[in-house]
Amino acid sequence: MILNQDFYFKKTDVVAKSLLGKILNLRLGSVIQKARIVEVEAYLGIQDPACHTYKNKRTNRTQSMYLAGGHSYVYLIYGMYHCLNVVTRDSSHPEAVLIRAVQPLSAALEFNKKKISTNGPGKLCKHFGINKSHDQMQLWKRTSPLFISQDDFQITKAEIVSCSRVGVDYAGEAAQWPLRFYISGNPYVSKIKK
DNA sequence: AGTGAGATGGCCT
DNA sequence: GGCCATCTCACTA
Repeated sequence: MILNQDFYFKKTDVVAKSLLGKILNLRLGSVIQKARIVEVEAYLGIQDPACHTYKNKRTNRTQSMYLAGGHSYVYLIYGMYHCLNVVTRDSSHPEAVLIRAVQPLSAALEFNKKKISTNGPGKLCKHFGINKSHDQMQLWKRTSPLFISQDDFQITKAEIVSCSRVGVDYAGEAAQWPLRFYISGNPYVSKIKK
């Protein structure tokens, strides 16, 4: 069952937690690759020093975050990795959820000969071949190259671990905000260096 | 096991 | 010129 656009209009931390256990679908012609979302981070827009749209900073890159909830936001980081985000709320709240790790539900793609894992935001994009062409996709539409659905899989609140976000030490106090969420005990959750 | 450097491009002062 | 919502590899021990 595909998630409708309303799903993405709730508060960003709520959307983030709700995305845990949902299914990321990548369409490649007639084939659809599936993976379960197991780790996410919330980025709270204009009031969040760790967010690209902090203080309403509108750049070429962040245009996607000003779209309505349910669009994708893909950007290049460190010159070589892509990160996949899900935009939340409306255009006056440029907020998003970073997909940090997924559990593959389909066989590896043909081009993925090096068996790249999916336990990190850069790695999962490489695994699926996600790049700038997957920016601004409509995740609530089954016809999109990228969309999100759900199945019978359920998690309880007790299975959700909350902690601080990764790689945002520059953000001062906000670096401590408990906006990283993952499914307790899931082996595909990213390993953090510290 | 733990540390450190390098890759590499877009966006920033 | 410097920093980044990252990751891999090489080096120490």
